[in-house]
Amino acid sequence: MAALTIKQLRYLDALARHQHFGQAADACSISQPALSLQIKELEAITGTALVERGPRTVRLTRIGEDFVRKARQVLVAVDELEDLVRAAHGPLAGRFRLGVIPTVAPYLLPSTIAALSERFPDIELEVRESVTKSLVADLLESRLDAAIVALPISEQALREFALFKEDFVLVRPSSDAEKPVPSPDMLRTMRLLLLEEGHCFRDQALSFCEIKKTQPRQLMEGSSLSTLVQMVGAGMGVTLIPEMALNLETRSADVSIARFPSPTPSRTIGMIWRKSNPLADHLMQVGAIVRGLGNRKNR
Amino acid sequence: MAALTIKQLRYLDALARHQHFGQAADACSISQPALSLQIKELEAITGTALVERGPRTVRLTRIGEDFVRKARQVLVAVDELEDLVRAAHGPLAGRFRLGVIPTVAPYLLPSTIAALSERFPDIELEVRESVTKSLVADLLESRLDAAIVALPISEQALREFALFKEDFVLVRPSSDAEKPVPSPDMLRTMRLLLLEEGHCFRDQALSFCEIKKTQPRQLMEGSSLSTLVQMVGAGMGVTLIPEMALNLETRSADVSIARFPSPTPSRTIGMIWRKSNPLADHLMQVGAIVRGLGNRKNR
DNA sequence: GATAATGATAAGATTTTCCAATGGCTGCTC
DNA sequence: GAGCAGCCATTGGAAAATCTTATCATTATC
Repeated sequence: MAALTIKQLRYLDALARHQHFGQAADACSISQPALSLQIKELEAITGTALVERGPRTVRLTRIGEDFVRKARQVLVAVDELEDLVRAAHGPLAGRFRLGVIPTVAPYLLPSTIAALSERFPDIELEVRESVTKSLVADLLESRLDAAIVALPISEQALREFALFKEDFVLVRPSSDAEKPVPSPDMLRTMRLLLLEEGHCFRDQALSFCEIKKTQPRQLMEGSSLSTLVQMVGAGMGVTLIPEMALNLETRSADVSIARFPSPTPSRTIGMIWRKSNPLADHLMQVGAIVRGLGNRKNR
Repeated sequence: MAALTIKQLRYLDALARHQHFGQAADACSISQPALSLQIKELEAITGTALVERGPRTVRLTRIGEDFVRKARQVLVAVDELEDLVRAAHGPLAGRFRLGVIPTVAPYLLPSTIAALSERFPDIELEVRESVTKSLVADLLESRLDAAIVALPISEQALREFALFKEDFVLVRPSSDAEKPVPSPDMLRTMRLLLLEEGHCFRDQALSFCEIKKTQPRQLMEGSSLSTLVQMVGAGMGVTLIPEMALNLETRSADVSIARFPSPTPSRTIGMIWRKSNPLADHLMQVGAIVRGLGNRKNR
């Protein structure tokens, strides 16, 4: 009986992801028949139907689900094996996939990319912007090498590396400039503009105002901090933004900003990666660089 | 650039184990050149010398060591993937590699093999007898599916499944039959025959007598319980044996046995396997069967 | 019912992988 | 130190695997 190959597992992973033979084949840079054959071979080896070919859809069978889950563990281990070789080859080189949450990305990424490219000339940076939940999933399945998020994450398999703390500041219409800085209690009665569901910064802001998630409440929602600030400028309410976003977002808006007295709301930004990632040493170097950039911006 | 294959990792694993191309090739059932080529290919892919070809020896390089360690993680995951398929195929079938410690094996194995073969007709049993430390290492690297040892093991990655408790009994020359049963303190002054270093039963016996490992002491050592009992019969001292060994070992020896009053020395025998092993359900069935056998013998 | 989408199948070319035989190096023996 | 034995690398050719292109079969959609 023929043996399992890594290739087959990669193909199956792609198929499970795309639920489509053609697209999965594209993702693997092979022809569709090649992928079909390998999947078929895999099913022959295991003696099990892993994929359910519906008339219009491709799905995994019950066993197929379990199989893919375990197969991904194999692929993660293989990736780490390759990283181990990379790590042995001196300074960080080759593909480096970094995830960043949207409320940090625009402010930190430009300088980060520049600094990393300078420090590691042979690096091939791939940056993905997404919410924490998705980044963590990608990390765990080795589709990312590291991610920059708000700590803590509390995921057993991930290492957390704190970068810097950033305060939240209040953004309100310029007409409010002279008014006293509202307390959390007062904030709760104002029209608070927030990011849409899924952004961690949304939850952090809500938490500061001691508003429970389930509490029904009329909030305006925006998809980016930039949008929020513009909405504030248009007099639609007030919002919180992290300090780092201050310069960029409030420059061209007719708003006033106010800092909260102690206890100042804040969050800790950090970098995370799989504990088992053999690139750990290099990742800490990257972290140290980003930490330097963050502290400068945050001042 | 070509990609890593599972085959290459298996070959490298074998090479690391045998430190010899020819023998490793044999172990993989391929010719020596085939293995040489794959190793060479692996080194080309990684761009690193993994193996150090000495004049008379084959060794791994520093990176090679790390690489093999990680590679074995991959192979374990692959094995578990295959087990997952097995588990889905109904009752336990195919190769089942069971390790047993030497102080349990002769008394439990015959009935166990019979019972398992009857319950799982398609099973291909492979039994290995070795000391706990070696069994645990084999389990962790997926060279065993399960092992029967004395609990606890306290290894993070292993699941422990208690089977039964067995008391220790004293074996002494038949001329001592009428003497009172010695206390641990008294035992310490007698010539105690023990298994050689490495057997867990040795440590358990020493522990009962409250003899510290480092304590210099003249002990006779035997390589099997059978030998120990024969030595007792020859008047060379006394020994402890687990209850299960009683019938078999004392039948043909001129010795008397004595049971200890409470607190009776004892140990718990259990089955262990990797927590991540997908065969868990089947393994628990196996455990339940062995438990039944053990309790019957132990009575 | 024609059409477009999708996966399976077929045929042929290419690449990979293997074995058997052989070569070259090293240390050992007499 | 010549011969020998052990061991890994190399070579050549055959067998197997894998891929691509082209084509077919099925089915939902209009």
